[in-house]
Order: sequence, then structure tokens, then C-alpha cells
Amino acid sequence: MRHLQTYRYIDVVSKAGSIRKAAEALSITPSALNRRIQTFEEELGTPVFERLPRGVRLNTVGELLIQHIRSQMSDLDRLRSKIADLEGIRRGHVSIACSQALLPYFLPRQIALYRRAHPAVTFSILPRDRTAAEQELIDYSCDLLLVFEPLPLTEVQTLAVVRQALHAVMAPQHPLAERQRLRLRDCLRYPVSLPTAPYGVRQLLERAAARKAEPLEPVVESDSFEFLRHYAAAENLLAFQIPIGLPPSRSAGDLVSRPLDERDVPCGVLLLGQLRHRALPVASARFADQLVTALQTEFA
Amino acid sequence: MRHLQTYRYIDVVSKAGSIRKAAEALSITPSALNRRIQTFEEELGTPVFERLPRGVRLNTVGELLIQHIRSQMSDLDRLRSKIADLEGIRRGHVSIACSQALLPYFLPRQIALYRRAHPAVTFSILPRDRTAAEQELIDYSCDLLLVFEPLPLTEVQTLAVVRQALHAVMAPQHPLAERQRLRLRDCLRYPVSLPTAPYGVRQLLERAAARKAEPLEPVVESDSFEFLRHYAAAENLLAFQIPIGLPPSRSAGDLVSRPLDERDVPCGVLLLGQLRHRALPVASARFADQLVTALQTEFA
DNA sequence: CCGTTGCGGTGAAAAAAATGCACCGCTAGG
DNA sequence: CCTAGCGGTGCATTTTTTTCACCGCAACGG
Repeated sequence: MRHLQTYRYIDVVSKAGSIRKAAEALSITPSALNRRIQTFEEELGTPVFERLPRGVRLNTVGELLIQHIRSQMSDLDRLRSKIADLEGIRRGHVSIACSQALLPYFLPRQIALYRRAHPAVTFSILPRDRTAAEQELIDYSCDLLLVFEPLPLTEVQTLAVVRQALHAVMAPQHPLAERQRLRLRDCLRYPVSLPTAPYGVRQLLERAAARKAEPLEPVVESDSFEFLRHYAAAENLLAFQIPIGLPPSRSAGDLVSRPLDERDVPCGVLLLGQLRHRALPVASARFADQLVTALQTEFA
Repeated sequence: MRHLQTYRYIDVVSKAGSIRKAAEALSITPSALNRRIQTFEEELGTPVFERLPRGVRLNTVGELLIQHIRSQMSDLDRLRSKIADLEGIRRGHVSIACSQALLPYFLPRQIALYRRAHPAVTFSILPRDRTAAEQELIDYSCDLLLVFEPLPLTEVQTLAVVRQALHAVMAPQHPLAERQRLRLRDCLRYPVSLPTAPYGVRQLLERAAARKAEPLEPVVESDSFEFLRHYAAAENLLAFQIPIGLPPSRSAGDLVSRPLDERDVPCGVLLLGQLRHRALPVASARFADQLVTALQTEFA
């Protein structure tokens, strides 16, 4: 859509922070880009960027404008997918920012299911912590949000919420593997591994441990739940995970998982959401519907 | 905004029904217009107009597109008024489709009040019957709807509803002028004038009369409530009106009004609404807020 | 039946707009 | 005080858009 070029240019400039950098990214000369911005500002009757000695930055009007631009672009996408729908093609792209727990089982299964019905729909899966995910949602970089223990989210509209109890994950030969339900104190008698601070699992455990005045002293910390899981198997350590991130059976493969007693560690919530007031492209909206049903039937 | 020209062109063509007529309205040559449409359709990957021997008409995709275009234009307006707001200018335009009863007292007073605070805001007042008003709302020709006894409106979002009892209006020397409250049967013993069929007042009376099996035989019919009111004074006839269309005092000037008993004729409702899911320009939104308060305090 | 009228579409020339290039002045940082 | 990186500008050049003149087509009227 050539008539929206200027909008795209402004978007890129606002992200690059300088006209010259943006021009390079867009493969045009800085002067052409500069002029576009100038004529646009003239048409609008007010500047959009602050000129700084080291580049440019959106001013207040610019912030308003960039919101407008992103919403219009997303609207155009929606129009296009409606048209594709009309022609019976069912194309589209779905972009999801999610917590790591969704990566191994839940999302692959759901996406495979959806793509069986609509093979022309493509997906982007962006593993993000809760803050980054919300940010991507706000600037229209993704359509859906699927995170564990979200922060208070004013810009997010809830599509579904399911409770997820924390589970301890361990090798089958671990002493705790025989119990069906674990107390926090028992777990902390053994060496544990934990995700880093931004993650919901860590937050829940920190709060629980603080309440019981038990010190939380992880042997291993990592940003990667996959690493933690494998490491737990390798060193006979405890790791923690939520059911949706665990294999369907509670002791498949080389690991077993056991729920933590809710008296010690309260349930967390997993949230599916979208940007408030945004009309999603059809593909994303349909996939969201499917996720809502799946979440409610599997984790009711 | 030059980059949205193509959108404007398409909008005009869809309204004109032919490229040549639209071209004339836009003061460009038909061929230039034709080319723009062709390149746009090529970019979109699908035709937007059906070519007929006597002109063009939007096809299904075109209908989708025109909705998109109108919503984008309205969004751009909203952006501009937000920016104006930011600069403290408080400009804007408010466009209202309304029933005739709002014309003599209510709207003039409300608009004067609003313009005292925001003198740079301008208004369009469009007297319309209920169907036409809804249509204007849907195609973004107006921002607000203020009608008596609306039809079931799926595209309209309700902002406020107030009950309005029907009043009979007559010259002070009319025999019924002495009563404080009128029964329908009493009224129908005298010659009456009525608005034509599309109007809510007529509908209410028709239904009431049918229920009582009293024939409704108007001496005078008109589309104009103003005419009916004046005629009632001239020929000592009964006319009907709702309180919001009547002078504040119940017997000001050369006419008196008396409420009809609700056992005979049920209350109608007056509705303030906007197009569902549409974000209104700030000026319209603020004025709507004012109307909501006014309606609720004056006719609670 | 054929001429007329109004329609969308097209090719080439003309006009207008956007771009690239070379260069300016400015400021922060070494 | 010099340099690197920035936004901005004048002018030649390229690309895009508009105009003009014209075509074929279908409906209407005598």
C-alpha cells in the first residue's frame, strides 16, 4: 500500500531514533526521508519530532500520531484478511507473545490443530517476560498475549484466565518423587533451581518463602525453563514449572512432576489477552477463540 | 492529508456512481481518476468496483473497503481534534441527526451553552426521521443521534434514554384546556392533527387507538411539527407533542399543553446514541456528555 | 436500423512530485 | 580545536501523476 509509506517511514524513524539510521534501514537517502517528514508535519500543521543534537524523538503530538498510525496499519491488515476470508482463502498471520511454559506442549499442539484447518495461516511465537510481552502488545508488534502471572495490565483486555498450580519437577530417583503432593518445606530441604526474578514462577515462590520465613537459595538460576528442566534431570535437582508446561502424563520421559501444596504456594494464573479496544485480524481472533476453548476444557 | 486522496476519491466515486461524475465533482479528469482506482485495485489485488454499462458500483470487497475508509477518516479527524485539544484550541465540529421535537427549545439551548465554553466548535443539526437518522449515523455522515421512539437499532450504542409522555397541544380557548390530564377518548371527540406515519408520535397514537378500538381520523397531517403546532392555534385543533419539544412552562404563548393519561397512551422514549464501536471526535464526545447530563436532570 | 450519448479504458506527451547528490551549519565529546 | 554524527537545503535528475485525444462498448430513441 504505497499511500501509507509516509506512515511507515515515521514509524521506522521513531524506532530508529534518527533520520539517517532510519533512512538506511529503508534504503532511501536521508534527505528524501527528511523531506517526507517535513512535508507531513507541514500538512499536519504541527511538528511531530523533537530535533535533538543526536537525532530525533517523538514529541507529544508524535506519540498520539504513532498510536494512530499503528492502529490504522492493524486495521488495514484486518481489512485484508477480511477480504481474503471473502475469497475463501483464509490467509493471515498470528503473532503471540507468551511465557516459556507455553512453548513445549501447549502452543505447538494448538497451532498444529489450527493449521490443519487453515494451512495458509502463519504464526510468530515470541517468548517474552511479562513486561516485554505487554510492551509488544501495546505497540502492535503482536496480536495476543499468553503469560503466567501477569502484572496489573491496564492496556490488556482479558480473553481467558486459568489457574495453574506450581509443580516441582525432578528425576524419578529423587527422594520426593514418591510423594503425590509436596510441602514447600520439604522441597527446600533439597537443592533447587529457579528461574530469574522477572518470571512469575520465581515471584510466587519468593512470596511463599518469605511468608514462611524460609530462605530461598537456588543452586542454579536461569532465564530458560528448558535448561532448568534438563538440568534438574542431570543433577538430581528440583525445578519448578506449571502444568501447561509439563507433558500430559505426570511422569513422562525422564522427569516426574508433583504439585506443591496450595497452603504453601498459592495458585498462579495464566492469562490470554489482547490489546484493549483493538479489533484483531480474523485469523488471530479465530485462533484466540480456539485457545479460549482449549484452556477452559484442559484446565477448567 | 494528501496521502489519503485515493481514499477520498473512492468515497466520492462510490457516492457518485460513476467515475466521470465523480471526476467532475473532484475537478480532475476522468482518466486520472480511473487510473488511480485501477492502480489501487491492483495494489489491493482485487477489484473494488463492478463495472456496469451506466457506471460503476461497489462490489462486496468495495463495501468492506468503504467502511474501512470512513472509519479511518473519522479516526484521523479524531486525531486532529486531539492534537487541537493539546494545543488548547478546542476546535471541532459536531453533527447531530435528530427528531423535530429537539429543534425549538432543547438543542438551541444546549448548543448555546456549549458554545459559550468552546466558541470554536461548530454544529450541524439535521432533522431526520428515525430511519434516515440511523442511516446517516452508519455512513459517518453524523456523530450523534437524538430521536424519539427509535426503531430497534443494532448499529447504535445508547448513550442516554429518557421517558417522554405524549402531550396534547391546543389553543387556550379549547374546551380541553381546563383539564390537567386528558384521556385519549376525550381528545378523539375533537378534531385532531397528526404527524405522518414515520414519526414516533404517530406510531404511539396509532397503537393506543387500535388498542381502544377508537378510529384515528386526523383532519390535518404533516411532516412538520412546527406547522402542526401553529395550525392547532389557528383552527382550534388538537396537536400532539412531547415535553422536550414544548416551551418550559406548560402554557406559554398562545398554546397550552396537557399530558395524555398513561393508561391510554404509554410513554415513549427519547434516545441519544452514537455509532457502535466508533470513537467520537473530542468535541462530539464532550457535547454528548453534556446532553446526557442535561437529559437526565431535566427529564429524570 | 443506425446515429447518438454516456460510459470505462488506453497511449503518449506534459506537468508535478519525489529522490539523490553534494554540501551547509550545528553540537557533543575526545 | 578537531572530528563524527546529526538535521536541513539547493539543484539536477528520475519517477509518478495528470492531461489530452481517442477507442470500443452498450443502451436508448427515432
